[in-house]
Amino acid sequence: MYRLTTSIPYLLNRLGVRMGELFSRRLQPYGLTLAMYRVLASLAEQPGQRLGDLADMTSIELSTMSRLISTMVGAGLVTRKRLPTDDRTVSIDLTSEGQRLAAILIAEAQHYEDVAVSQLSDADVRQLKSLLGEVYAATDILEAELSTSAPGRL
Amino acid sequence: MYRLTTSIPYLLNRLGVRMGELFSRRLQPYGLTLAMYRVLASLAEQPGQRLGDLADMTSIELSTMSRLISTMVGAGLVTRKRLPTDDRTVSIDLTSEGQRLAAILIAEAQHYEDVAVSQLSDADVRQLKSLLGEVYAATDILEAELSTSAPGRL
DNA sequence: TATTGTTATACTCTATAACTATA
DNA sequence: TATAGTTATAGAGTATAACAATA
Repeated sequence: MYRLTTSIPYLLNRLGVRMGELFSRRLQPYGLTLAMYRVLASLAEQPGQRLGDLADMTSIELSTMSRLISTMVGAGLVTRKRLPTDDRTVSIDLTSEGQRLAAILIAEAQHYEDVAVSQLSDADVRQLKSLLGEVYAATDILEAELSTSAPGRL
Repeated sequence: MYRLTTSIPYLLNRLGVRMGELFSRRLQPYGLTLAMYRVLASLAEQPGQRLGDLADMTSIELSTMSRLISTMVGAGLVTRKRLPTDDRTVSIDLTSEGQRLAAILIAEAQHYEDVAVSQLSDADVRQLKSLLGEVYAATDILEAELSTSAPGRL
């Protein structure tokens, strides 16, 4: 019998909300939100992303991202410039201040994750990440099903 | 070297957002939000919860829950009544319509999860759930650290 | 005094769509 | 026509605090 509290979406949401809340408190002294942290960390990993890439990467909706980047440009954390090769497209980059903050916060995030998994073996941590990736890949099947089967017909 | 895109919070968020979006589309024909589904499914599993229990269970903030329950009472899905034993406390229960919807949606959720994990062995699924639970338990250590160590001092 | 829940406010996010500019 | 991004709006969420009622 299926129970909410042992379902994968429930467990994901519960852990994600909890970890997000705790890390958000870490970000508060820097005047940053979790979304801003994700943008900084994403750009530190992959500089010069387009707005749409950044939205996909961070699971933040495109129009939200557009406004968020405006805020972050105003705060001196990132730059936004049109591409010479395609004038529809913008390229987002870290400023030096953005890089400085990103380095600090990524170190905090690493420590934070280390503590969170301190009761697990390295093999378990690898397994967890691998399984999360595999389920994510399988969501494409779910999406395909959505378009073929009507709701209530399951 | 720590990378955002292989970090646990990132992978959790990415998968959680994705699964949430897809399941939300399933709920749309019923006029329900994901939060409402969680309340219905939580009450189906554990009837007669207090408002605070329900908020903890579903990771929905208490004041949000209070308003959400008002909406759901109005929609005829749940009832809210004060406890005779403690007049501060309210007990939330499913109406028969709420029970009917909950049964349908839980069946949908089960199918949905089955598809999402269809590429995984049963052992892997159990392992995933177990690891998510273990990391959740370890977040108490994170919370304790928050009160003792100052930000930036990691 | 502490607990439980309600209400109010400001801010943020999502979903959606309309719009601009460019390809 | 399709793509990339911006802007606007409605609805819902969070965070926070003030508040009422009860224990």
